Order: sequence, then structure tokens, then C-alpha cells
Amino acid sequence: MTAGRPELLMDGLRTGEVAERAGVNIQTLRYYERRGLLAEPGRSNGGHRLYPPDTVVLLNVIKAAQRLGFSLDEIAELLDAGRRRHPSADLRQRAIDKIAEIDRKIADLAAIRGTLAEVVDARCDSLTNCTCADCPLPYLTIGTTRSSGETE
Amino acid sequence: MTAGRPELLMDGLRTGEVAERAGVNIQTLRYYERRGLLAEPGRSNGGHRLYPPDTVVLLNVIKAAQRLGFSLDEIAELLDAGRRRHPSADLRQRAIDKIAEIDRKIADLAAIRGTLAEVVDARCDSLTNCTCADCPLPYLTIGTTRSSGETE
DNA sequence: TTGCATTCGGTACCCAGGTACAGGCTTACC
DNA sequence: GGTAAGCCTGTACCTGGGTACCGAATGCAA
Repeated sequence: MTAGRPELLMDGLRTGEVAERAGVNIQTLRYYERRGLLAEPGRSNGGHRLYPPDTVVLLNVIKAAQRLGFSLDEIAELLDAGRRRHPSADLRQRAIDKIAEIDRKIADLAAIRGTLAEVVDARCDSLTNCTCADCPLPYLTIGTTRSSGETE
Repeated sequence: MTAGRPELLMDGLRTGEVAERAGVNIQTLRYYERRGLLAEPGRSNGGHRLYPPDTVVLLNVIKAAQRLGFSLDEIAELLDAGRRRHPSADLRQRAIDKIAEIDRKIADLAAIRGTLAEVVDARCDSLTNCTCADCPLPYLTIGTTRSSGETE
């Protein structure tokens, strides 16, 4: 039992492979494990981590959520919510709140998008000497949905 | 000319007022000024900042953009783009890129929203003992649009 | 004019989210 | 069996985005 047997049970991706495929640093994997975003993976006999292949997908999800402005704690919650689909009443309520927040984000993104689209259209009569009168303050529509009270 | 005259030219909001109305810290105003997100405001005779009132709106915009996952540098760029609507070819291209990025964000948010909505619906036959077979990996659809190359 | 609240500039510190490095074991291949 | 590449734990460090604190100067009202 010391060595030699390939130990079929514990195949999987090693940290380096996962990191490369997901485009993250190896240290980040351990960091996420500490933070509870990644479950502790299996180990080889020698103690090396062996990840299930879908870990790569999960990492992509986490990175996408980060780009959307969610903190790691929030992402952990979202993943948890998405994982067990028969949530407690509390979790359910938080999901509802998150949905409202997401709707706000989408609306704000749409507003920014709109302004940028106008920029690209550049409906001005000249690149250097624009006389169009309807060039008001940009993005005025966003950020106005929430007065001051934050998520806390 | 030493004092007494209200000096009509230099009315405006003082840092404390702006900070309170926008719900940010006073130090944050100076920080944003250093970072180039806020233009240097006028000053009183004694050197105190006097902000134009729409600074509050601008701060709300900045905060909204932050919640959407944009860095301060990106926000500075977005503001710049939105401000001068007759952009250079380069700025224009960057606006186009940003729009694509925003579309991706919106799509990802919609995916998360969808999963959360399913959670809220909880289309399971029991809260503790669910037999529904279609509870696959959550969020599988998001994060898959970009393979690895990032904005850089 | 006195006095308290604000603001000034400057520097130091804080937190989240990583990233790097050191010294020692594993794995893989010849 | 030797050895290079890869991974282990642990700790230290870095960047972005702020915050806090200091002593001095201003603003404004009584």
C-alpha cells in the first residue's frame, strides 16, 4: 500500500491544470478554498489536490460574478443558493433581494450602454465643433434608483 | 475688498454638504479628485472647495458604476467618453468595446437572475426531500462566453 | 473678537482580493 | 535510483479603494 498502484478512485485535475484552464493563479485556488468558494478537493496518496473537472466551470462562474460587482462573500451565497434549490425561507428571501439588486444592475448597465451607444453614433455635426444642443450631462439616468440606503 | 461681500461668483456646495448628500466620505471626494474622477472645484477665498451642485449626481453615477464592477480607471474613461460626444477614433473604438463588455455583463446577470428565480420558485415537491431530477449544476450558462482572454 | 464647526494638506492606516516566496515533500520520467 | 518539475503548508507582501488622524487655517455666528 506504499506506492505503485494507480489508485483509480482519485483521478482528477491537479492544481496546475485547473489553474491554467481557468486562467487563474494557483494560489487563488487555495485562497478560494480557504474562503469556502471551492470545496476541499480529494487528495492523492501523497497529499496533492485532485479536482473534479467541473471545477474549471465553477471558477469561470466565480470570475464572471466578480466582474459583475459581487464580492466573494456574495458569490459564496449565490452559489449556495443556486446549489440547493429547496431553500429555507431566509435563503429564499435573500434570493428575492438579490434578484431586485440584479434588476437594478441591469437597468444601470442599460443606461450606460445607451450613453456609450450615443457616443459611438456621434450624432454631432462635427468632430471638433459640435453644435448639437442635446448633449446634456451623461448617465444622468443611472444611480438615481437608489436614494441612499444601501444593501446593509 | 477684505470681507463682508458674499462674493456671488463662488457659491456652491462645500465638501461636507456634497459628501452628505451623496452618501460618501469627505476623504473620498479628495481621493476622487486626485484620481481625476472629480474635476478640481472652485475655491473660496480661504481655499475651501466649492462644488457645483451636480457633483452629487456625478458621485451617484460613479458609485453605481462601481457596483457594476467597473474600476475607477474604467469609470474615469466612461465618464470621459460620455462627456465629449465627438470622440476620437480611438475613444470611439473603446466605447464599442465597452458596449460589448456591457452586453456580456447583462447576459451574465440575466443568467444569474434566472437561476435565482428558479430558486425562488422552488419547483420541488418537498423542502427537505426533493425528488425533482432536473436540479443540475447551477449557473452553468454564465462565464462561458469568454474563454480566457481578458480586457487587457 | 471670540469661539466652535469645518476644511485644509499630508501622511498613515485599513480591508478585500489576491500573489510571491521559502523550504520541504511528490510525481514522473529516464 | 536520480533528478527535474510540480505541489505542499505557511507567511509575507502587493494593489485598489478608500479612511483616519494631525496640527494649522477658515467660516460664520453671537
